[in-house]
Amino acid sequence: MTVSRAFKRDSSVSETTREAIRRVADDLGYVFDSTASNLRSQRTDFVAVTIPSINNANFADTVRGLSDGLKPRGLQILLGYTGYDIHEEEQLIEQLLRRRPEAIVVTGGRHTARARRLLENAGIPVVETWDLPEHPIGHVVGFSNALAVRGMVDHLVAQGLTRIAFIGGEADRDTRGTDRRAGFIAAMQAHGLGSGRLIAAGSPPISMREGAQAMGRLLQDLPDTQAVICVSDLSAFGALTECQRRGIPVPDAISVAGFGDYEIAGISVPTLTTINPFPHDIGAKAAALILDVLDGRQTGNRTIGILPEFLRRQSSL
Amino acid sequence: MTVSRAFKRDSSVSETTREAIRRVADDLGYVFDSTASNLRSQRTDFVAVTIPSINNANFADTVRGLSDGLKPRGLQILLGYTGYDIHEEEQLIEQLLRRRPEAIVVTGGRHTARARRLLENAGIPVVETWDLPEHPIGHVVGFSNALAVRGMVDHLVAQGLTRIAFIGGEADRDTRGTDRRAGFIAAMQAHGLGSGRLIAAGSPPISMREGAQAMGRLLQDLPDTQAVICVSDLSAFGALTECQRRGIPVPDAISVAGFGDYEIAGISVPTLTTINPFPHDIGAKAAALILDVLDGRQTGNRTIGILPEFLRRQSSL
DNA sequence: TTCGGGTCAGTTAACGATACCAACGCGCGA
DNA sequence: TCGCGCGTTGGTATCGTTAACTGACCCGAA
Repeated sequence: MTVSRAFKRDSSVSETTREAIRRVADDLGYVFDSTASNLRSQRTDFVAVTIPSINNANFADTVRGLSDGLKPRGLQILLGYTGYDIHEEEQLIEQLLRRRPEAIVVTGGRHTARARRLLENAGIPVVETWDLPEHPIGHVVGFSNALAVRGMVDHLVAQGLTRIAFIGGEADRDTRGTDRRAGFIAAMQAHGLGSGRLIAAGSPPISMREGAQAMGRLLQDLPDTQAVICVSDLSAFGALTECQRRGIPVPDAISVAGFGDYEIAGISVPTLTTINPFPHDIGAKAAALILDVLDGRQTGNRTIGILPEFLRRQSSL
Repeated sequence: MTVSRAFKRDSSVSETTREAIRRVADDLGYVFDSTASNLRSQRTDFVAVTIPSINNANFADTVRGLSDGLKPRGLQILLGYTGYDIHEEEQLIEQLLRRRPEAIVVTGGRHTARARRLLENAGIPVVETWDLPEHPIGHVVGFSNALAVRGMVDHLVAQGLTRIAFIGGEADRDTRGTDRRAGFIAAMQAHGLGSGRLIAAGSPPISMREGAQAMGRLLQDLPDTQAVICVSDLSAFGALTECQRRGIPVPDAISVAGFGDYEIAGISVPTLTTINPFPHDIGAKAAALILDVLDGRQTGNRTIGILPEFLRRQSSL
């Protein structure tokens, strides 16, 4: 018991005893065994997090926000990625819940029925992020992808542009991408511009290269296009380079816009018009929310809205 | 006992019993508790992984390679990041070892003495990656950063360039960056070109923006520079954009090269000369190695060398 | 002197799986 | 009929911590 206490911070062990124990432990090469502690205390100090892809700077920022917020409390992130697939997500969520995390953060608001049930019955705080689900499972820290893109369309239309295209994924797997496309179509229709020009760039996530290829097809098939909105800054940058390769001036001949405010959007030549959804903030706020719930400062479920910032840059009129 | 067996794959439980148990478990909302299983069986199915930053496509690729290789065996990655700091790494390693992983993969070959001791005494396979340590702790999957950069210098010199600069981090925190700079200096000296022009771009990791700023300083202070090697493709792209903003043609006025073969290097205009260290392969090979050790197919310690590929692209002569 | 209160150390029984062993029913060959 | 092997099921102890409690000791105040 004294040894156990010696390894905790607050506990009542005399400094001499504690020091002696430390020394012996060090000699023996003893390393504290969390697995036993987890079982007995019913606390793992894990927070489970699912993201679509580890290879995405936006989600990485959210994870950093989470991690930085949770680490001071000794909470460790248990990360998994779904590959933009809700069936993968279901498997992953089950795997993660077996580890008995103190809370779980998922990306997006669309899940399989079973995943939803698992989350509802987990008995831990659940936070959905990067989205504003109609029927949240628990807490939410997110924004409306559709609304954000609508703002972008409004801006372009206000500049007198009417022949506007959208480059995005072809499948419905990436729900945020799908929402952005839906927001694009709705906005175009609201302006009486039909449903716009939709270019499918492959299955999500859309890479720079796929963005470039899609831009190539767009310039070929619909050369009178005045502006193109891409599902992310990465595809937007790809699209921009395709224009450069073809000698088409941006934004004079065509405006290009992205989504996410990746670093490249602020430094490419020209810089890219985009939308900043504050990925790090999403993570930081989710972390703060989780701590509030675990400490009993927050009882009901909360939805925290993030207001994405529209960034008008050189790549658009 | 029968319930326990019913949740394993291979075990001998009749199909009827198993089905009945599944149904009852589902009704009760029972979710298997790994923490208890971990304690009793002394197996966690965790593989601990430390990377300098989660926000880096190269390391993310390595993690994907690891994850994809380990998942089929039911091994889950327990990821932590060090912020390019070996003292952070020490803390992290201790935290991770408390979770009793089956193996641990660390990035780099420089560690604090205590971290080294912890790894040596952990009694699990240890894999150092992204480096070729002189005195490996256990297994290694890596390459020589210095040698790779030397190849780059050799190429530029062969093109008749002599006034060559290196843009990198100022501190010694990022050991890979430091190795690359050391390789640059050694190569320059081997060619009788002094120690080259060293530009410090800030503390690692060097961003696109810092690369651009460093390039600005370089063009200001040493305008006759003929080529610049950057510590990564991100800083190289930043440097390239700075040239574009100033109307300096690349590669006609100055050659630009990076490191890492990030996606942007293959699609920017011009495309970036770089070195591909096959980050995904590093992860995949480390995963295969770990499985070999855990299954007893591999007994001693192994060092697997990765041969980085030099990619000559448009940004250099 | 006694007693309350504080600090520190020790005892016991869990946490929820599983390793290991025992036992059961059944079919089959001796 | 007996015994053996096989497929299946059940019993018991245990993994390494810690919650909860008890006990020993010291100190100062009543």
